[in-house]
Amino acid sequence: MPKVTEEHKKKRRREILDVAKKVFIKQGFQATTMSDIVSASNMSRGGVYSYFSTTDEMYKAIIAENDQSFEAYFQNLMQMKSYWNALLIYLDDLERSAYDDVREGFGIVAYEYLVMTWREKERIQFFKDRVDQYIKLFAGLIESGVKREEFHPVQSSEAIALMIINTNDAVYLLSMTVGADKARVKDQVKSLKIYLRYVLQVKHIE
Amino acid sequence: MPKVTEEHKKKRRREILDVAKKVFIKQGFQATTMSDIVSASNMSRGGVYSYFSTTDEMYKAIIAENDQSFEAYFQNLMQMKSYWNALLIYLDDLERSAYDDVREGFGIVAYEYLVMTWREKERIQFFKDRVDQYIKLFAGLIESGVKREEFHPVQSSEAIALMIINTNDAVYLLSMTVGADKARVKDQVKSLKIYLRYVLQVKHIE
DNA sequence: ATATTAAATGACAACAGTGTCGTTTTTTAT
DNA sequence: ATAAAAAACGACACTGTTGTCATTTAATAT
Repeated sequence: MPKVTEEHKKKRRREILDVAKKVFIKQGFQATTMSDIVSASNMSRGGVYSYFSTTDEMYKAIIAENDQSFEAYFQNLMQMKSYWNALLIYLDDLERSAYDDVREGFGIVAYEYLVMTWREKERIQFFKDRVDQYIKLFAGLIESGVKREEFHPVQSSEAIALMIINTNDAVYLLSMTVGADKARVKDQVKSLKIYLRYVLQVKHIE
Repeated sequence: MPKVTEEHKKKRRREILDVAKKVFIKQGFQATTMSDIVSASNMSRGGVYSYFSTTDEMYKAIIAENDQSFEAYFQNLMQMKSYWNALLIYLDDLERSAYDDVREGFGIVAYEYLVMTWREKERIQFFKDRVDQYIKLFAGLIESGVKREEFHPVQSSEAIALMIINTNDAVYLLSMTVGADKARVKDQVKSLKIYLRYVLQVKHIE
């Protein structure tokens, strides 16, 4: 084909990213070759290469989309009347997804990428930015709660935010590798709740 | 050379493992080829192959040694009069090593391996066993504390143990990728202390 | 000293994955 | 219809890695 609409190109790009995401999740980032994605797509080698010339580019595109949709989900949480309730719902969702669909999610791919590539200096900024972005979200929620006098934290919002993120990560990682039961997801979420209720000094609970 | 003592073979094996460990830490597990290790060693390709035929075997050997030395360290902790103090020392060590030598440690390689290989069914048992092993250590410490009426936990020892392990992991992982400061190691350790003091209901503190 | 044994060597064939590029195909404009 | 443009194709040369094996070398036994 030839001189084609922008729309068509966007669609092609989408198709490739969808295929790539599936393949990444199924067999891991590093184990995925360009050839794998070419085979899984219904395009030719050259065709795929004209959109993305490395799996790394694909990863970056997918993770950006993922982060964006997490932000949307998070904005939704922020609409709630009670920020504590928002946190509880977040924790519920975490628990549920650890049981239900961790293994179908892109999360593990993100870990794999992180753990595999942190040695390359030029990527460190990328990771730092992502950490900041996520800290900002949760710290923002906490500070909003403080303004409304729902929370009276005994630690900095950032420290608490990071604890949430870290526990989230740990729960996901372990669930994926040894299963949600063995990872004691329920217990871990409960532990985080215990910690949060204490450090946030939550008023008007539940 | 030829028909050589067991001792000599052990030494050779050691040499190879030492080299492999260095290379793994420097460039990551997956990025390390047999050829890399051959070059880094002062043996020939065939020589190395006669001891280990994959990097996977090397990894398994190294991680076993690592786990063993962690157990030794832990047994040491268990000798202390106060189990709470033992935990505090453990947390101190965690904090210190996150600042000082995370990047020289084998920990990140272990993550990489975990995250890269969990899809292979036959490895899941390996991971499960390791998790159990570590839970057992910490849960054991907690239970000893209970027997001595130092602790009066409000959660199961295993759940608490896992929270320690998870935080440990998260702190290491983040420290390595974005640095100990950005990972707010001090804060995270403090958070864990807060959590522990509450769930363990520690008596005779410090 | 010499023979025996096996440890160690390194060249090599086989394989997997990459990136390119001349060719084909299809769309749009005329 | 036809021409022009570029999207898509896929064969291919290239590179890096692996595992092997005939050969060399050195330790031990006699």
